[in-house]
Amino acid sequence: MAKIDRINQKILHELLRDGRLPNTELADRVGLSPSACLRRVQELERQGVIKGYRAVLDPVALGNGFVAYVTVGLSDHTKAAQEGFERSVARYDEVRECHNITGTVEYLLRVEAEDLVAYKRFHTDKLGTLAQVHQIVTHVVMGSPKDERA
Amino acid sequence: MAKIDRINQKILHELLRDGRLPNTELADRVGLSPSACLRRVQELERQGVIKGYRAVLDPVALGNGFVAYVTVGLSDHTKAAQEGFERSVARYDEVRECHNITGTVEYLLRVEAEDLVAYKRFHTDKLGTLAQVHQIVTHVVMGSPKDERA
DNA sequence: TCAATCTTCGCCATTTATTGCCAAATTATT
DNA sequence: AATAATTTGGCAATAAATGGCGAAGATTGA
Repeated sequence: MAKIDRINQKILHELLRDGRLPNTELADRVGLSPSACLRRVQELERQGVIKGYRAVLDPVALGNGFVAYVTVGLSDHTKAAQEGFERSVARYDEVRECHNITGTVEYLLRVEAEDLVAYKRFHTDKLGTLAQVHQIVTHVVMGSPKDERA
Repeated sequence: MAKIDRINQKILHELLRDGRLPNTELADRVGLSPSACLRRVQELERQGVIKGYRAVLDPVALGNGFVAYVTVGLSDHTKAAQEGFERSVARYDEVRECHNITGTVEYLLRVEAEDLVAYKRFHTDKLGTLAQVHQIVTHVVMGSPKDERA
């Protein structure tokens, strides 16, 4: 099904770096004609290899100068507790990512807020009020030497 | 400088969801003419509010079925040690993100590999060989109920 | 090896989008 | 209220996306 040959790899590599690369330019870089290149991209989209395109925004310019990774431990490990927790964080705009991980705690969240005050509000009034939550540990992001989130 | 009025918010919201939205369609959705809309987008790019565009790829389809968050503690906290470590992870393709965080350890990495075997290879042959690294804790991602990485 | 088949290609024509320009409208300033 | 500064919409020229078609290339099976 998904055969990723050398050319498709180059296509994906280029689109990962610049999702708005014009098809003509992309075709040029991978050494194909625009139409052939376009057909490949469309096929990759259809197959789900390319799930979509996103603008990368600057959290600071957007008023989200505070970023933290937060580990969350639940008080019990039932399916109901997990689903309840996941439903809650899905509603919180501050939570940009929620990963279910192995280790001493169940969840790792990426939280973006305007500042420390706004984060404390989220921590206390939202996360802290969830019945399933047993433990919260905040790791403030001081910098991201490498960030290829996509 | 960066004044984000209602219209710009809508623009950013739409481009976050679909970075390849044609300008004509975007203009339509936010209620502007294409030319006015384009000028706003270009200004947001120039100001750095929009840092770029990225294709969102499916790790599984790409052969990266294994995702983990890894905390790394350094043996000493000198600037040289940090810079050396950051330079190293910048070279590792498996490391998609590297965040400098507060807490008991210095770094949080997001690592993507083909499978557990490939990850072990990365863990042993790459991370493990770095002189600055003192402690490595792996948290395998079992699922991501919410993922708005962009 | 050779031929039939199936895929992918490049070229071309058409449709659609981007982009710069200018006058009109809106908003801010005095 | 009058003026100045910004922002807008419409228009025209340029550029890009898209689909059709025949040719080149790869694959399969005898």
